[in-house]
Amino acid sequence: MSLNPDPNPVDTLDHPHIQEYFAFGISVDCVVFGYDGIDVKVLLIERGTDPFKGYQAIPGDLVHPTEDAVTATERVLKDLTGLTNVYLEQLQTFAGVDRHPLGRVATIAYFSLLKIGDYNPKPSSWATDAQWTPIQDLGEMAFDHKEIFDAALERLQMRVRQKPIGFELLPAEFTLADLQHLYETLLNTQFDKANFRKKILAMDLLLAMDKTQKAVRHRPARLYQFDAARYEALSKRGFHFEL
Amino acid sequence: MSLNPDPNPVDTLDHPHIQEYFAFGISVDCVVFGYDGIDVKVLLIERGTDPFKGYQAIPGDLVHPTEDAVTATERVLKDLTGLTNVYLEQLQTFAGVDRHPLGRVATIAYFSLLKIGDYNPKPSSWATDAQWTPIQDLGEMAFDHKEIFDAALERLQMRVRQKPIGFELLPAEFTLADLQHLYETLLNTQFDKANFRKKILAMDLLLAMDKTQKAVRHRPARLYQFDAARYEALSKRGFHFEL
DNA sequence: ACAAAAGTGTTACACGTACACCCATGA
DNA sequence: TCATGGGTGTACGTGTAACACTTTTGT
Repeated sequence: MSLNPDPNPVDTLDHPHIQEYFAFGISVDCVVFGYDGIDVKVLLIERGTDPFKGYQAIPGDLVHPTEDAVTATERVLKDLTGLTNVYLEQLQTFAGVDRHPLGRVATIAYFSLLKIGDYNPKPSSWATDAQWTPIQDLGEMAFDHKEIFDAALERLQMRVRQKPIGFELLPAEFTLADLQHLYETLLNTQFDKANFRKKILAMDLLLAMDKTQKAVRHRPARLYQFDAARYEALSKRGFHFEL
Repeated sequence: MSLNPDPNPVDTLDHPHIQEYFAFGISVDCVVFGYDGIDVKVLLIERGTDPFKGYQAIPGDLVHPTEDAVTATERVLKDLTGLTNVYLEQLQTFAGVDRHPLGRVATIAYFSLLKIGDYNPKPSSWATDAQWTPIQDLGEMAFDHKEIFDAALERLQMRVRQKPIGFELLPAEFTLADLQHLYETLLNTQFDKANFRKKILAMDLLLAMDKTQKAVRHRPARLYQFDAARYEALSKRGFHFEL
């Protein structure tokens, strides 16, 4: 930030009404995505109090006075899901004047991806109101949360094409068909099976396990893991993931 | 934003220390890019007061209590450059605890692109300290502004490949060689002349003028304009610009 | 006539797409 | 042995990269 050095020297705090400039609240909101093998889902809270009582809301909280924004988001995620090491990316900040009826609050929106099976909310906290909601059938959302969600989904669809973050939504071991179905669901497209496999395997990012599916009534598929270390190494040599 | 409905019902403003949560300052900073035909440049302020007196800083200001963040950024740009209709994109928010020595200030960073020839700063304002600086030779920067600049440049390099925003940096009429040189400078690469032309022209986004360069000591090149309306139309039909 | 940069055509090759086919398992 | 999805090979067309060539101006 750079404050006007001359006509409005607010950076030396001798502006006449300087205290009026330090009356903002800052919140973080986090759009949490998951995938259960069928649908892409978001974790939403049903609001229990007015304003917007009964509406769906993106989980979030006010940032504490001496707390980092990322720290605040991780705190919200921990309380909500019990998880600490999840993919987290800053999305966009919404700073409209009238976005919150109770005061001037700017919100820094994040989105995160997690393996839905790891989700294990704290009992008896506000997080118990959280619901995994398929992204096709969202209800009415509080505040400007629909706008935030739309931005998050668009960003996810873009990001998933250029970074190998789809794996964050899958269990540690998965089949290529799982992966393909995830991408098809996320991007609303269809891929040719053979070509999808060739493309993914050619990237050399997957570790083939010596295991296969069990108890399926067809030929069992091989299981794979995402090789994060390999991706790091390839990235340094100029490799770029692309769907 | 969604405030804890249960243990910390801050959204009803009955949290014990609620006023401590509304003590943030919010600023906007705008990384302004230009191109003079040779170098890509940024518009930077030399700070006249401590802290960081004499350091280079990204122009910005505190957001007024009843002002939108975008409005604040447009105000800064207007004061700085005299321009009102410039390309503007939100970049990222920097909300670290100790980023400003004089208080808790979160900054929403933007970047903008403008035709350097249109730049016409207000005389006798803080903007007269602004300098176009080639991006290769930046000095030491105030606060966390180097970090902000790096993020802006990275975003610009990414964005310019997937949206036709390079034209924002060129005069209304330009040659294909101008365009190619801009991209080469911006992305630190070289393109094959023939292939670059074919690719750009095949997109059908340029309007060929019936004019050519004057007073060059070689064959004069044809001038083109970017056809924004055509781009809109093509976008709706699923067209995606790609370098 | 020459230098310098505009502007074009040709070819080789890599890559994506489409599609046909075989394989392994449970019922 | 049949249904079901796993898994693979090939052939074709499109797009990209490399490069040689022609054109038009000023000096």
